[in-house]
Amino acid sequence: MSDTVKNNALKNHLLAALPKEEFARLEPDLESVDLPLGTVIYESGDRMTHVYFPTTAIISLLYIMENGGTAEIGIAGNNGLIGSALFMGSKSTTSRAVVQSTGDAVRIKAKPLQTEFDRGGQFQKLLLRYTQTLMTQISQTAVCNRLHTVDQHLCRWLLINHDQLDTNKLVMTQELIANMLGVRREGVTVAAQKLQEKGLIKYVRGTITMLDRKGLEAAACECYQIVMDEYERLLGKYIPINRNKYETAGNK
Amino acid sequence: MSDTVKNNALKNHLLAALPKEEFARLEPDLESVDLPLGTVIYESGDRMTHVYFPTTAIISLLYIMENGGTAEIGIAGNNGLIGSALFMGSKSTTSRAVVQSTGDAVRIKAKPLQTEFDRGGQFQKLLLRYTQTLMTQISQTAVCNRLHTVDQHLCRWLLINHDQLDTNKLVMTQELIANMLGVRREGVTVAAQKLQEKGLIKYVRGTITMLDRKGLEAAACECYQIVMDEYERLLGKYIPINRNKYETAGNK
DNA sequence: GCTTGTATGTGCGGTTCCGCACTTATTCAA
DNA sequence: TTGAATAAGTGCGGAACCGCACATACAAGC
Repeated sequence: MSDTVKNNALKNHLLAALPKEEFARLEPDLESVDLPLGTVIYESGDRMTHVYFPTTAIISLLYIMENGGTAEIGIAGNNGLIGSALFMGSKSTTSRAVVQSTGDAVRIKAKPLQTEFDRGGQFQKLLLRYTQTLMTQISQTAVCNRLHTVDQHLCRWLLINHDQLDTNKLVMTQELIANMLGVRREGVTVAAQKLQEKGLIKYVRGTITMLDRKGLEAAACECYQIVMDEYERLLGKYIPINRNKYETAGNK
Repeated sequence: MSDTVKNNALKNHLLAALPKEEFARLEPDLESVDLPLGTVIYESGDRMTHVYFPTTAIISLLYIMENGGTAEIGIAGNNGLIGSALFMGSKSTTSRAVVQSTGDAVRIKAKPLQTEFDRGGQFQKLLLRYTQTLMTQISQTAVCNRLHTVDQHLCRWLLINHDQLDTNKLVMTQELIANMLGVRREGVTVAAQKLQEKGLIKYVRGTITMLDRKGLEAAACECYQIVMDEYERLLGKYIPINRNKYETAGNK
């Protein structure tokens, strides 16, 4: 049983990068959780209880405005974690964390997390470095929102999601994508049509298939690559990064 | 001499919030610096050498796109610091830090900073908490860039700057403001006109005077208040926050 | 098959903002 | 006082998106 948790946990790159000794200390406190699409991990202002390390799930950081408008500010899959506010000295954030792609995660309660963090070892180092990459991601979202078109932003968003998946198929309606990008659903429809016409993607009723990874990268703004590079620069020596994972197009 | 540095240093709220003992340990490594308008503290990708604690200067975090477009992602004055990447395990960021309002700062080299940070005391706690508020600020910039108008964003930006100043006059051309907001200079001209017509500000050739603080707050989007609240929530118990500093309108 | 619900497509007027060209106002120094 | 530099104002066509209304397509259950 606990062995299953361990196997699951090691699918998360941050946990997998820990020295054996540190992982062993954390292991008793790790817990596997199932995260169906739409699950709200924590709500804006909620007191957070756990830090989540996604293994196969993808989790989105979403800001909800007073008038109901929404915009995604960041995203984390098996390359990251959700709940950095906890070890940064807070117990809540101004955003909502919601499951964007069904899957699993491993979580740990605030207390044992903090204990290990305060030891000041590799765990602390990795968590802080990851948080720095998250800041880069959020920064780039800010820039992208101001200076780039919906078309470009959509490409970037598809690429980020693709990176966290082990398939070329993304289960996601245009309505939901619109919520993430902070634009109208119709805007996504039009942008997605253009990408389909170019042969970069194919989509049918809630499922998007990536057909041409390189083409998507070319159509995206610089923001995607900048965040990737920064992640590799900060965590590449601890976490193996396979940039060619999907170099060949095709459907799985 | 060293006394001057100390007096200067204590104008920064983070440094002032440190226990005497911790401040005393840092003091020998603190250095006062003069920061004229436009000084580039560090460039995107540069190896950073110091963390800066602004005392009277205001420093802007600016992203510069490949095509030359710019957008501000965050800002720090005497309520914060510049160079969080250093203690987050990085040595550079993807943004530029540039002096937006002439003034002083106190800085400390990476090494003594890290030493004190690794002690895990109040210094570490404050730095991490501040970094969390910075993330909120950047997140809100992302949201604001997507969902709010230039008019609203300008109000927010003026308020943020006003908070760091001890005067109602802000020395800043519309051209520079446009660079920060990531819009055209003409866009700022038009937005500023509206604010002037409403009697909220007055401006002449490079100087903006805030006339009606409450009016500006009303005209700004929710983003301003959210970031303020989060700062107070995370650091309010260490740092005195005077929300009514400028409640009365007028020129100084 | 038929119905119902959900997902997507399309058109249209309106707003915001851009890019560009040009004018006007203010400041400073010769 | 005159000229040059800088800052700000204006006008206009166009692009990107929005908000809304409605049309179509697909999926699943009866």
